[in-house]
Amino acid sequence: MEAIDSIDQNLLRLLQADGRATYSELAGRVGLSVAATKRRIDRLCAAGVITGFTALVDQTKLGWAVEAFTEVRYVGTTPPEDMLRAMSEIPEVAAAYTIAGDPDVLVKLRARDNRHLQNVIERLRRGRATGTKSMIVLDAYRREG
Amino acid sequence: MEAIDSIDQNLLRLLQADGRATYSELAGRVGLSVAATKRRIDRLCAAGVITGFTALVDQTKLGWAVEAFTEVRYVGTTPPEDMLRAMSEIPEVAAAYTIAGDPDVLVKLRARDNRHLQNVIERLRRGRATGTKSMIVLDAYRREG
DNA sequence: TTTGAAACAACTTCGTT
DNA sequence: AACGAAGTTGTTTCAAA
Repeated sequence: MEAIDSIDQNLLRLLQADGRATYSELAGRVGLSVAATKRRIDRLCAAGVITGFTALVDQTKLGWAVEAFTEVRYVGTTPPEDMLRAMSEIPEVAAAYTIAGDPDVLVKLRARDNRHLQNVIERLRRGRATGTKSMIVLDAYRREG
Repeated sequence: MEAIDSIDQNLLRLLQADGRATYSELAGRVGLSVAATKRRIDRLCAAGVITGFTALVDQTKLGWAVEAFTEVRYVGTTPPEDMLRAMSEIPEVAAAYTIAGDPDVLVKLRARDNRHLQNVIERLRRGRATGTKSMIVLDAYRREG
């Protein structure tokens, strides 16, 4: 993979701030032609530096008001891949992270309300999980989005 | 705010999957004209359902290899807003969540390496924090991106 | 609210430097 | 690697239904 110079870093920053910015707008900001700008962005995508583009959606406005993190502990023999696979099969799981140490997995959840959250946590605990500890989010700061 | 129908939900899903999809492509997929499609998306943005568009960047490819979550506890009199503000001032903080119960804040961190992470955690602990517990991410599943 | 058409803007490719 | 030009495609607005 090619080295990432300051122009590339600028493009990444601009595209993180506005993923639908036009090539001509980006070109103007980084001081290159439209063609050169597109070439660099195509390269960043091909190299896997940019993994995609997405719309940021306010889940609260869609009626999913509850956000929570749950720590999950598993029986000692469970392979980490199995933990993540089990979590990925639960639709309310927004993300899951295997952890060095204790707990084994940290799961980010989205639910409509507390009753729904309780139901999700029940499903998390099925299988080889030995215990959970949940933290309900009251407020959040997010660097992007 | 207007009700969100199944066409809107489809548009949200399509834009989350590809934030740079063209209006004509989206129009074809939802079975509306380009003009009607644009109108709906403009409305979703204006209503705050769509809060923005962003490029998903693989931080590992930029040399930020370490991801961690840190639980932070504060002295009892600290207002939650102050906790989030303090966290937001640390560039390596990707997100911070105030929590009901114990701990007070859960912080998502990005660092170049373990030495850098240690330095970040030192900075987290300054101010009114009374204690931290860090969890280094080994592997992750993310529903989008 | 949707449509179709028209004017405008942006994208993408290609030959050149 | 970048540029500029040319052909293609997409965006945005507007009158009509």
